[in-house]
Amino acid sequence: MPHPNGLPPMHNPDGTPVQSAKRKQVKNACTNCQKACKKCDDARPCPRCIKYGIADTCVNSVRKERKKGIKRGPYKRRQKSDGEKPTRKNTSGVADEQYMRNPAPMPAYGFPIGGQYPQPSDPTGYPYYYGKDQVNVQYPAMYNPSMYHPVLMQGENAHQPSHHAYPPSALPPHYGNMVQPHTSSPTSSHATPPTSSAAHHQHLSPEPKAEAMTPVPSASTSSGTSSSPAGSHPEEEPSSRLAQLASLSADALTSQDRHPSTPQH
DNA sequence: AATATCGGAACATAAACTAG
DNA sequence: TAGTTTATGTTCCGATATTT
Repeated sequence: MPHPNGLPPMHNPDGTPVQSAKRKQVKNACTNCQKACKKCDDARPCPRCIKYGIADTCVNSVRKERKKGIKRGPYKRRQKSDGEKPTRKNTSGVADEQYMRNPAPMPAYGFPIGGQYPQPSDPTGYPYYYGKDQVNVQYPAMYNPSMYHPVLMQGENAHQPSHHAYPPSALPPHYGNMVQPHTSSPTSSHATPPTSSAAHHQHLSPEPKAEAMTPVPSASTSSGTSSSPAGSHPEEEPSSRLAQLASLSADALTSQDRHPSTPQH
């Protein structure tokens, strides 16, 4: 199947799918895609944001700096098999795979990376396959289609250092409070400070209902002890948890008896 | 049917480590 | 000090839930 846009075919001539390259990630997803856990693009605004009409809030997410000074134990050396030449980045399986990869990045779909593929002739828009979806990308005025790499946009959104650049009000309603970098979700059950992975699955979610829920005690007190009865931690004594649970249930029942009209959630 | 949510695997790479 | 190893942080697939 020839790729739309005249890109390399996604299938071999015999119909078998082209040996799928490893999943290629963009270096920096935009905040919107990041929060939605969806595929992004190097272009700004990215096709997904364009599709959803939130191009004006499509900005690179801010990456955390990696921790330094963490000591490690001694490394175990991998024994090399005979025929194997110890080339750079070749001894770990992961690296091996990585560096065996087709050096010319070939997008599985969509946007040509690095300018090696023909350009869409129409500078104002062209069909773009984003995952399974075809997106007819119309470039907004601020977007220069000749740029393949992250574009620093001029104006307010330029290098939005973090949290102030795009108020949620700039978003369509269905995005709710989606773009609120730094507002740690009150519902987050992560009492620990967000490591990236933790932060990741906080998902800084656009979910408005999240806002309505009971906040969890501040993460800064974290190191593992929450005072919330509901915030039972795995390390908490199981029997005491049971006791708490029983007592809570009893309370709930009795209070329901006393106030039968009180709506229960 | 379209869109949103989110768990978790895959990916990327900086930093610690080590052999030469 | 170049190359290797590993840990940390990010991206986004794909299953599921929710909304329209």
